[in-house]
Amino acid sequence: MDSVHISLEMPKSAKPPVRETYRHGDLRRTLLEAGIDLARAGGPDAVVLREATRRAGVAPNAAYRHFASREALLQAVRAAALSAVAAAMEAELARLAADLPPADLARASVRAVGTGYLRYAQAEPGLFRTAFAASDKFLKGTPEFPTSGPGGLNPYELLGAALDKLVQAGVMPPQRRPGAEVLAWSAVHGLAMLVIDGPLAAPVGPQMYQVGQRLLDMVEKGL
Amino acid sequence: MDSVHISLEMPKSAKPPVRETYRHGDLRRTLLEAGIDLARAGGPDAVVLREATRRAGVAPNAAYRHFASREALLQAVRAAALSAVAAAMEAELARLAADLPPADLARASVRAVGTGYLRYAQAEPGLFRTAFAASDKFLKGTPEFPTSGPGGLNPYELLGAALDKLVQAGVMPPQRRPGAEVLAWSAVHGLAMLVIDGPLAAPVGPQMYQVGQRLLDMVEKGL
DNA sequence: TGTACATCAGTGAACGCGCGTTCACTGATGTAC
DNA sequence: TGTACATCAGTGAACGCGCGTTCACTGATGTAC
Repeated sequence: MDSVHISLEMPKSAKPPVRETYRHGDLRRTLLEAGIDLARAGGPDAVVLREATRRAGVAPNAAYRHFASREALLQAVRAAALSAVAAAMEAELARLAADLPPADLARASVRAVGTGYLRYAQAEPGLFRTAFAASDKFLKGTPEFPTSGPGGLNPYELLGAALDKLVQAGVMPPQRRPGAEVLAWSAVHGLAMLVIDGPLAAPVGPQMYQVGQRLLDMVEKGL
Repeated sequence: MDSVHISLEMPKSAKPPVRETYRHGDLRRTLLEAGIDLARAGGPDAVVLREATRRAGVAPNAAYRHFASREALLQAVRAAALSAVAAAMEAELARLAADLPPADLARASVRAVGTGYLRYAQAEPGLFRTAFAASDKFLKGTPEFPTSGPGGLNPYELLGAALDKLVQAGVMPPQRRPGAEVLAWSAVHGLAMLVIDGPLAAPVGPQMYQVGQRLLDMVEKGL
């Protein structure tokens, strides 16, 4: 009997929702992080207010002190996910040798942005899907919940900056520049979506990196 | 009072769920079509067993005579959507002039497949999202619910056939052929996803066709 | 330094909703004799 | 041609679930005097 009782309580015990103070401290942050965990595990639909409050060890309605609705929490989670995508891109950019000839550096920058995108999609498929879910019509964040990475640019802006370099280095004719974001983004986004949880998961997933590089070859040649 | 009562009953009256016979006739088909309508309007999540039975004018549990679960109905809807994508591709292929030189015809075939894909995505975003939803790991249909179009090939096979032509016509070196589906598919899929309901809906949606053609230029050059 | 009080972050209980699914049933249909 | 009966497509009622959200509340905190 006792052991049954214990085992029933155990699963929740990793982060015990017991609180000694009446006030929580930083419920806003805690709820956001719970939301991020939920999205990580199950994508946007898994971001559920009640579950977030449960994890925070707080009554369900306490969330309404900090978020106007479930949708507001979801938007905050989205912003965090977009910011993480930007960070992944920046990490790839940071690996580039700064002393490359401008043309090579420009090309490598575009690849780095794409590679960061794909890496993040594979490393965090749930958050990736949350960031770019069907109903996500805006990449813009808010002062409180920014979508930018450490460098201050969001993923779209990072891609744009890399493409600008391509023009500045004389690799891409200026008249091709407008709208180039859309083409490059489409290619990597499609691969990410098809691979992380779609019909190409099984056949392509394991070689995601190689296929991604080949895709980026295509983009580079085709742009 | 009366008018309130009437107005409350009105919304459902378009297709009255009244049935004069005890047996339905073809409930399987009717449920599938209701499911398709639901997916059309709201994507995969909108495919709800109870709503489908409601529209068929039948008790909720009657669905279980024909589908083992909600998931089974959803799979059938998916298959129908994939079949419609294939049909859209075939329609584009059918518009090609058959007397083109082989190389031109091959190139045009790949474009036609991509154009059909993008057209369908724009015309039926809900069904498109259902066909390629996150958890759709298989494009294969069943004898009862095929994913192929009138010509007998499913969308993936149609793309493969078009790429084969490219090799046969000497436009693409054979060693580039393996895996080419993934690259081409990724590009159009990404554009479709970003445009139909995502962050590019507003800026790009209206010029979907032109952007699509430019994307296909990129793919053609880059492959 | 101490006290009164406004502020506001949490609680507790409940609401209505819609879902997928199961149970025991009933009525129509088609087939065997 | 008529009847008994098996088959099976539907019904009716109910289940347990989990959700978002609202209400009136209570307890802790910080500030003004």
